[in-house]
Amino acid sequence: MASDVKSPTGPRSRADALDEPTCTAADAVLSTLATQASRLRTRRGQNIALTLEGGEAVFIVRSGAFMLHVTMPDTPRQVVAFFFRGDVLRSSFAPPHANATLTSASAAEVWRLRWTVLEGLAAADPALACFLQDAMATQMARHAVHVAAIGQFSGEQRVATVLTELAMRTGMPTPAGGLMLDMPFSRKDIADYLGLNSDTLSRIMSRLRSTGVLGHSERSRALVRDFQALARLSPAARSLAEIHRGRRGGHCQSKLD
Amino acid sequence: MASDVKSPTGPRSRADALDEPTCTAADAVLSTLATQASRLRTRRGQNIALTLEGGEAVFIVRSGAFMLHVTMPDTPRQVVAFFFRGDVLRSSFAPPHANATLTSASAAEVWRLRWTVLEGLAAADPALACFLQDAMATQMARHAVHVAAIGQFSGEQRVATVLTELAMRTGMPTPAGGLMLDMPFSRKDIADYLGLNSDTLSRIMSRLRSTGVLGHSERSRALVRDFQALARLSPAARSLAEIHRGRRGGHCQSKLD
DNA sequence: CGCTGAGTTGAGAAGGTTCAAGGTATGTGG
DNA sequence: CCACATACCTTGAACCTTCTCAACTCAGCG
Repeated sequence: MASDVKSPTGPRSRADALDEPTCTAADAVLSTLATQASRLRTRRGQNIALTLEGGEAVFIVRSGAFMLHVTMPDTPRQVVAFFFRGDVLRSSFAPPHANATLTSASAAEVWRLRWTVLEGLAAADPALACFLQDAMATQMARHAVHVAAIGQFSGEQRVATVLTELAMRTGMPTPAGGLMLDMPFSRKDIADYLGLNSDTLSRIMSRLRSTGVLGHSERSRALVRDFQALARLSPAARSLAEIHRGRRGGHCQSKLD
Repeated sequence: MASDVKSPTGPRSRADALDEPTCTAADAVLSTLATQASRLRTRRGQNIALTLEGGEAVFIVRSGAFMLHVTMPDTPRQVVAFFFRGDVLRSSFAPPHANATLTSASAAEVWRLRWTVLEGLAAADPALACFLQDAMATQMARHAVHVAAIGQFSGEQRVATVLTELAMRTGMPTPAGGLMLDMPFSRKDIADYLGLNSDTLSRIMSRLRSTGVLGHSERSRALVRDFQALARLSPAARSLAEIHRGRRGGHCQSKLD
């Protein structure tokens, strides 16, 4: 597989990065919102109301991690998505009658605006409109990966996938050549994201630890000893790498190319 | 549950329909695209290239049914979403390196534009921008329901959910008080959408037939004898009803309210 | 020091999957 | 019009993964 991964252009390659730079840098675009948005600072575990005085709101994540989860009647909850810096969420993304909740998984900051306000600003500022559309597109692509993982991957593949994703978001290299990840999400959160039982998740992670892919670490942190082995376990590793390219600096990127 | 369903406003009710009518009728908005888009007519089973001369494209479904499916290395394919009239899809919604394919499930019509063109038109026409944003929002909500179904529902609940969804899209009432659905998707398609094996799907549908929820019918068609019983089997029935409200006329709506 | 909540682990049960065989509709060519 | 081929669907039996439930560990904390 190593040689396969070397080729940056896969079969059926879709739009190249060439299409995307129409958008100017996200931070420049967003700076214009600073005066319009309320900046919410959250602590771990805090729930955020999805609507604003009963109306539609938008949330733009500035730092930290959030998750959107839903609970359909008579079923356990499902974590629909994780959100990190740059992600955008509208109230109406949450299905009605589904007991949807937006929860902060770590100390975090999110900007909130009335949707109608942001809509108006986007109408006047093409760069902002583009930023929003591209945020949607990226999230749709991540969503597709998530669905494929829940629908078709084995337990181990799912766990490897979510760890790969977190490694790309928050992984920092360690002297020993591994990666240290922040784990803002609890075992239960991750299990609910993956459609697994948390006992099963725990078993799988123990197995990964015993095969040397993961290492021991303090709570709310995880040590990936062998990122390439982890990526090899996840059928979605290359997709995720491509999706995350251009977002953060990415210490993992180089290891897949 | 019948009495529960009577109340139109659930707990934690999110933005009311009041927010949405900012958008003018979809058909009026889209009519302005008629000269810009290529109208593709497809037959059942036809694959549509996701990119347009290597660049990013948008597809707006006008009639018929489509599905987007992805296949990650070493895993079976996953149908990520079904698309019907009014749905919008960008090339970049498909994750890279995932062997993504857009397939027509029936004779259908879809409009295709270069994304940059539609982006320009939307910048000039707020109603179009609003239509696009709301299409995204609806699809995100449906996506959340789909993830919850795959992640947390039992096989029977998943099947009931997809049948409920199809009933809301394409169901026509029969003299006997049931609903006749077009089934543009094969058993395998539906199984891949639900993250089930097609053998299992077949077994579940047989069971539903033997319990009188479904009836016998010709191929590529399904007969729902008792829609309310079906909806009772799906934890997502109320969510779906709410999401679809205001889209088609919906013969099913009245039965849930 | 005992409480609490999160994580781990084992044994048995449940639900899906796999594989293989048979059935049923649709289309094709004689 | 029939015989045949094909694709799709159905069903049964054995198997396997994951879930369930319960016991246990461990860290943080009053």
